[in-house]
Amino acid sequence: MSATPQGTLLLVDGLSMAFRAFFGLPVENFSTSTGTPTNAVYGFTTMLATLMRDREPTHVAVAFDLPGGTFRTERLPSYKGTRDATPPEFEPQVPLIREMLQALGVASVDKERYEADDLLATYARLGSEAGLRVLVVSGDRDTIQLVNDDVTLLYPRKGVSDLVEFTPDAVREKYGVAPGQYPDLAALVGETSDNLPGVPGVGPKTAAKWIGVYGGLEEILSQADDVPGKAGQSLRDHLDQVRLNRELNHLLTDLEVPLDLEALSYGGADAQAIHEMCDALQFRTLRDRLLPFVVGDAEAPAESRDEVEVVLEGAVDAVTALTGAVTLHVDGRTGADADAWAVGVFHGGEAWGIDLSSLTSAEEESLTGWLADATVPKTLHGAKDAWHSLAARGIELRGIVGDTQIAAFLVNPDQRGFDLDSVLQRYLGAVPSASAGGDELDLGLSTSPGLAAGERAAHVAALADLLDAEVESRGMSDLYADLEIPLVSVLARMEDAGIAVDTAHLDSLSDEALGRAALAAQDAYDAIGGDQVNLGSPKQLQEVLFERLGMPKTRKIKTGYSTDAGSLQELHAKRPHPFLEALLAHRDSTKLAQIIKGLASEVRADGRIHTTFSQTVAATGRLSSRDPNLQNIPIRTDEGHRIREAFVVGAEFETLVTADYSQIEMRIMAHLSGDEALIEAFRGGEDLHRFVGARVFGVEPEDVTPHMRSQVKAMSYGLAYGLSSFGLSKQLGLEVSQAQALMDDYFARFGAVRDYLKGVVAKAREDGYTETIFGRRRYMPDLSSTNRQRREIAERAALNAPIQGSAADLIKRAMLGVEDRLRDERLASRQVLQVHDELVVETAPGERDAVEAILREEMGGAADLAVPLDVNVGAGATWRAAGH
DNA sequence: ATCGTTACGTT
DNA sequence: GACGTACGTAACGATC
Repeated sequence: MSATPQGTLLLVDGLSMAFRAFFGLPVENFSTSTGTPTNAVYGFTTMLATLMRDREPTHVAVAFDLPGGTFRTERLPSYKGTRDATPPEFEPQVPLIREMLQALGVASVDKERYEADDLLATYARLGSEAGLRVLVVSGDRDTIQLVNDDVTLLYPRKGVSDLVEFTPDAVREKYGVAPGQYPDLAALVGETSDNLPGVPGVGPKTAAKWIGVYGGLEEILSQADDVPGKAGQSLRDHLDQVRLNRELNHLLTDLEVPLDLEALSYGGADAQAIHEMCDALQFRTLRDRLLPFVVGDAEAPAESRDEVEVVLEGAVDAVTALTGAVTLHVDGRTGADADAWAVGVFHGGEAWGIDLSSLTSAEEESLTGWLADATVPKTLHGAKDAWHSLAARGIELRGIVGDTQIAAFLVNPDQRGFDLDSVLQRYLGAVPSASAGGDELDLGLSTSPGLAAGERAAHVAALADLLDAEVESRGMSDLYADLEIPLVSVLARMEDAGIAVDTAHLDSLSDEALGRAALAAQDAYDAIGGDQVNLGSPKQLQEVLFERLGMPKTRKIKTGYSTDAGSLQELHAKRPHPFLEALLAHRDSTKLAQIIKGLASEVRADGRIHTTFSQTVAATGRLSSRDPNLQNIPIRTDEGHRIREAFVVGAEFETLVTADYSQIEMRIMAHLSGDEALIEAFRGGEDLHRFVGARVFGVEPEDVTPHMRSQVKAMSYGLAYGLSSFGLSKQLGLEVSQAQALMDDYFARFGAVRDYLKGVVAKAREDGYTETIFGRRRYMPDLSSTNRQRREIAERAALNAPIQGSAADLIKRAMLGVEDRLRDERLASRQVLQVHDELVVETAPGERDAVEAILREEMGGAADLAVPLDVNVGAGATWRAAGH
């Protein structure tokens, strides 16, 4: 035994452990939304991360078998011949595991014609010779022979989390032989998984006894004639087999290795790669378990790593310094941060942390002046949040010129996790942060709010330097500086304003919906003779529908068969049943009741709902709305309309005005495709769907029936989403061939649209990203995925992103224009909502006409396209009334 | 308490 | 076998 190990070498049999993980975790519980199975990747990575955390190896390698034969199959073609073909869900996970290893910074090794075990055996020898403690992780029993005082085998007992530790003593206890003699024993007993038969009638007990008596396999074979009993005869009949077994189960310890031991030395993980992998594989909890392996100096962009020393001064001193030093240097970068307790500023290599609770009024005035000074440029991370925190103290935040959260989003909008710590991790490597204190609630005991804010401000400044360059290199500087950044303040004011709610109306709607839900539930129970089912449980519904009622099976889902509205309607057409009707009615009513309850719970003390708009969620560039989501308030049904009656104009204001773009996405498609026929339709101001219907069906516009019009409408909208003939047929209730014919006719008339849609995907595949009219990019690596389903999903997204994204850019430009006009014309009216193609403004008394004009002009003039931008405007006391 | 799944509202 | 983008919310039920 080596006296003092210099470190630990962790050696893993990649495929063997991946297989254990695959069979240990149900594949149906582990796959991405696009259907890529991930159970083996997940289980394997979890196991490795746990081992690395607990054993803290200095050197790590994972060895893989390569496809194709080895010297063993050359010797004996049937070697391992009985193994079942690998399940199709397993194979694609192997390259993912190797990618994950690369992200983790773990060496993965392989060698043609040799098995992973031979590499493990060789590295185990090299490791122990170098004085390392060696841990071998494998589910292959052949590796037992590697165990000695320096080498321990971790063998999976069940799954991959339960590993049993084989030391020499443990091997002796379990098999009755020393580790070095295990191959002798295995040769006699045979190994079914390797398709190596043993001596019939000889099991581990007999084999171990013989090894004990004779000393080893060589001795047993040379004295075979003396071995007594029936087993002895059996041995004599199978001597050749035993010799072959022993030859094959010997692991080679003298391979020429692909990487020398030094190269296995562990240097930490790559933060960005970890994020990319976890994003791609949709791992949530695993991400946090992997990030600890990222070390500060691993692969971080060079220029960003200037050491930043945070100097915390007393609050009073800090403010004094702030008003002097910082305002004089407005040309350089100023990082800032603010929350409810503190303000942090970083400028010219120095950071200030200011605890707001300890300011004198004079100091607060000085600080407020600095924050509100629009000529002092400030960069924050999540500036809108800071704006709200300060606004709550009556402080206005102006001069926002950068937001590293938004910059990071623009650089790669498909990522998730744009909180400061995540973005710091991603772009600057691991950064110890005062705010990253682990799971415990930060009580501000270990660090002052000021210190944390100052530190964050410094980090933001460093991040901004890096991200500005990234944004610039992607051609999005204008989009960033002139659109997204100014929008921050607009959104902040909209959120601050909120929208007034008629809570009494909401309550009465809720009572109605709950009443209808109860009636429908009763109908449902009557229809099946009892209430032994929770109508809100898809699982229980499946039992009722497909087992108790023996209904025909619907669309297959993970947990059985779907009970969604579409499936239930199809079912009802095939096999009418009162339960189905009652269930659908119940769903409808409970959904409405749920929406109403959700809204009511969000009404604040001012009688208004203040949603939060996010600029960094929707990858296409749309805004998203949450707490509550005011962008999915029902509208299609009469009940939906009545919910919109609950959104009302506030006291002191006169009316709600809503303005929406008409067919914005079709217009953008006309512009982007340059299709003359489509452009002509929009320029002529005709009814679009009637015009298109006339062309597609070859009739005069006045002869387009409502049916034809609705078919064409569905198709037009579907095109921008990558709708297939199958999807169209399903939606229109046609045969696939009829739907296909409809699409063919469409493209015959609007050929440039087809060429554009095709071209946009081809270009995106080539460039790696899609682009909107205003240069917003979305990266689409999956366009060249070898997985068809994944690729096709990416193709539809690529088709849609420039259209949806350009529409998003347009309305954002319009919002900036509207805000400027309202300010410049000294109007008290204010924007309150945005719903993708619609703006809602609450108008002050006497301003309605001016506001309507502003909305028409700013929305209609948001861009100069090949087609006009039509805007519909309405006004009323409620959102519903305004929408008419 | 947390997570995945299903379902469903909008554009 | 799948087959229309982009989201946010809620309930259920399994799992910790």
